[in-house]
Amino acid sequence: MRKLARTLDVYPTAIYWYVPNRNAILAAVVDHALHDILPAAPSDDWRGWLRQLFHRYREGVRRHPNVAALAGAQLISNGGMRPQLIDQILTVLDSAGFQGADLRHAYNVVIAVMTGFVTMEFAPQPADDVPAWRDSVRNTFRSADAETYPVLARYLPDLENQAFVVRWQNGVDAPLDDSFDAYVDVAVHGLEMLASRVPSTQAAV
Amino acid sequence: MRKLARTLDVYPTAIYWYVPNRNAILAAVVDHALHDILPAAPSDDWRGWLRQLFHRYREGVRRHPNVAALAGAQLISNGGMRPQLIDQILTVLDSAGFQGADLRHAYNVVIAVMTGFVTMEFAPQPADDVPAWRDSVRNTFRSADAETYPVLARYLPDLENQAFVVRWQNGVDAPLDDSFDAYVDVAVHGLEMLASRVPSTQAAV
DNA sequence: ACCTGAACACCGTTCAAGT
DNA sequence: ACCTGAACACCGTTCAAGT
Repeated sequence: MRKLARTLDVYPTAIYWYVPNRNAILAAVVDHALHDILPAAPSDDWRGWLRQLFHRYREGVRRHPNVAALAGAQLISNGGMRPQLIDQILTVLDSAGFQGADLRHAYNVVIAVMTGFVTMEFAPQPADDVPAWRDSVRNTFRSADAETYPVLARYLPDLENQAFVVRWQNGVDAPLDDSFDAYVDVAVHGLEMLASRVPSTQAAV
Repeated sequence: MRKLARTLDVYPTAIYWYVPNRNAILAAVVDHALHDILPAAPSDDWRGWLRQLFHRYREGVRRHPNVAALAGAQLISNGGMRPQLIDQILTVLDSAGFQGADLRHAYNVVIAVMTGFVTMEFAPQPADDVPAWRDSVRNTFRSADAETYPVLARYLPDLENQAFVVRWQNGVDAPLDDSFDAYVDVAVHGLEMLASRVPSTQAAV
């Protein structure tokens, strides 16, 4: 708040004339970062529509990386997700054949998939002493005993800074584009399987 | 730190004799919460092993919900994920046939899946004025125009407090067990598809 | 209507001083 | 070796006072 006030050239307390509290600002920030992630009107290609949604969410966060931890890990940020987004996702899943409790589950899967990878990918670094922390991460894994952790030791060169946990930068400096593509493939194929076993489709069999 | 010191009946500054800073404690907390999530020695049933991993991670977070936002959305928490966990996941994916870059992608998918749903499910509520916030969420969706958002309006009774975004409690008070099961099914089937298209298996065709 | 300015009740962390 | 105690540089938020 104080920093924001400084950039606005007012006293910190002036902000409270326009906004009830800090959380309201955070929700508005999330809303702004995600305001244009919704794909064009849902077609009958629900797989393609979901793929677009996942990629557009990632683009929104990539443009405003500080919202990652907010949108993916804080309930306040729900205020930043518009009813239209929810309605469209439900519409698309409904068109995919999901109904009742199955639709709810599919919806929860979609939201979790949408936020999951990206929240981790753009997770903020520790604020202070970044170089020391980076070295300690590198060291933990490089000094990990090759006999105790043989597979890790073998793949370490491929993983360093390109794999979750085994990295010291986040998606801003070291994006995981290809892994994200694989992730979206996994989710869409998994949802396809889920759609194929809902009652309506089973009745058609 | 000050609250922790109070429960330890020491001055806040005494803590710094044992620990370099707050982040080190947070990493240790994550480590403790997740220390026993690793399934028994990897068998050849990599699907079953991954299912267990996902469920045990959720159990760990369910027992210590405050680590959700840490483990899923902050890079410091990487220090709380043990090399053994990484090595085992890589071992299992290797046994599933993943190699090279594909193994890295599968690994990233597994970590993202493991943390994604659960981070959102146990996302902390806003600290202050919980009832006011809860009413505002409820109101946002109940007053959402049924003509503008027809599908949302229709499914709202099924969704309220049981679906991401459309809720005012987190997994501590309103767990999403069935949706999580669907999520794990989606992930495992998706990974199965991914495994079936890696080079080694294509060569066998 | 909109902002200042003082004040309150907090933070994490340092460093010298005690025992 | 381990803790106290003062101090520093921060927070978000309130409320009365100004214009």
